[in-house]
Amino acid sequence: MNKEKPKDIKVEKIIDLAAQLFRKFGYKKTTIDDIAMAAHKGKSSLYYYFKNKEEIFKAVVDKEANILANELKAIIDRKDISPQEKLKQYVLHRMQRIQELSNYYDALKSEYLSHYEFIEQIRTKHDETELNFIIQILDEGNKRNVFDIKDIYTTAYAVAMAMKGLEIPMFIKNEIEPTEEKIDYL
Amino acid sequence: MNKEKPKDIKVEKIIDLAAQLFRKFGYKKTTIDDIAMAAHKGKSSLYYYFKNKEEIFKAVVDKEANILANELKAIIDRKDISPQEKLKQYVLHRMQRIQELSNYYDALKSEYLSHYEFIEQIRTKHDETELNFIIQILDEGNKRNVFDIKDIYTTAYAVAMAMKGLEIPMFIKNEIEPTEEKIDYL
DNA sequence: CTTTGGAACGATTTTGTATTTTGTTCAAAA
DNA sequence: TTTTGAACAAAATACAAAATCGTTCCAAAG
Repeated sequence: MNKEKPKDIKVEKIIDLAAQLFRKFGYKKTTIDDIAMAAHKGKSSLYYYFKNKEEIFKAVVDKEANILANELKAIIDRKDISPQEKLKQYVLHRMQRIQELSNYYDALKSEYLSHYEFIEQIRTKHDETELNFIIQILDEGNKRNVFDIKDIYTTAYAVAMAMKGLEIPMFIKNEIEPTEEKIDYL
Repeated sequence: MNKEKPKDIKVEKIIDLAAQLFRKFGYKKTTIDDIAMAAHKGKSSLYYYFKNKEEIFKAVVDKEANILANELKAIIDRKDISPQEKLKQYVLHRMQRIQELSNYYDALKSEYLSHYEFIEQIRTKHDETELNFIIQILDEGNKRNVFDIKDIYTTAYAVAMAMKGLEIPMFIKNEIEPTEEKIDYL
């Protein structure tokens, strides 16, 4: 199990290369040829590894989603900070990182990609994961008696909503301070 | 002061006609000719009342914005309900009505119109007005000792953010119930 | 048996160009 | 003061030709 197959390594390489290109040019402007050339292959060779272009993009987004999920899970698992601080760190980290992982971010937001069905799946899964993360934090806070929240699910929903609302002004200004204050009040 | 000038009446008529057309076809697909014909005029006649097409649209959006602002102000001024109920009614009414006033709504949301500078002005003014309304409600709640909010401004900001976050799922599903629950918790 | 890439195909996109529509101005009429 | 038709530049549209792109197929290289 600890020996990666050479094929998997190549696949990872292609995904990373593709990620760079998608980041620079977006989904549509990035051609199979571009990715193939970056990988020093003929474009038809890519079809040995991936079913089609969509699958490549899906792999890229999946990878970024996992990176973010792992980072956020690391915050949740920390034993050295209070649930308040944890919630704050969670939101802060999510807000910063999600814009750096731009392929994932585009998949969630882009008007243009919204026709594709797999984008909707990603969005749904993202919302679900996020909700669960927040619920976990709130739950821990309740058990430690630092929070007193009657309906955890609804509150988590509210926090998730507030984060979505935050994304818009975040794009324009670079103010993260209001975020910090806001979290302190919840 | 109570006698409207005939010119103003005509202008109002044109605005209402234009509003209908913009609602049906959108800003781009609605031509000056369309509006002029609806008003039984030659298209060059419109330039006697308005500087250009943008000004007509601006007038339409301004009117809808005022309608909404007045309705929301009416809620705020009610003496028969608690601040909690007021906040709830405010959010509910805003969410429902803003989609019916589709020209205003489009002006705030549309990707396509976002190049125009006057759209940005409308957006800014809208956010400001909204923030002030919420602050008013929270302030009243504080004075009546039904709320205990330390930093009213930040909390109002959070509520406004949450509303923006709500707009997205509102488009897809027709669930307003989570909203109601959410407000109860704040 | 795994991996590669050249050739070919249909579909979509792009490009260049001719044509029409649209926003706006203006002088004159009502 | 209000309305309009004529005129015009800029923008949108239409359409055919050419290029690009995603994908398949298959032979061949390793």
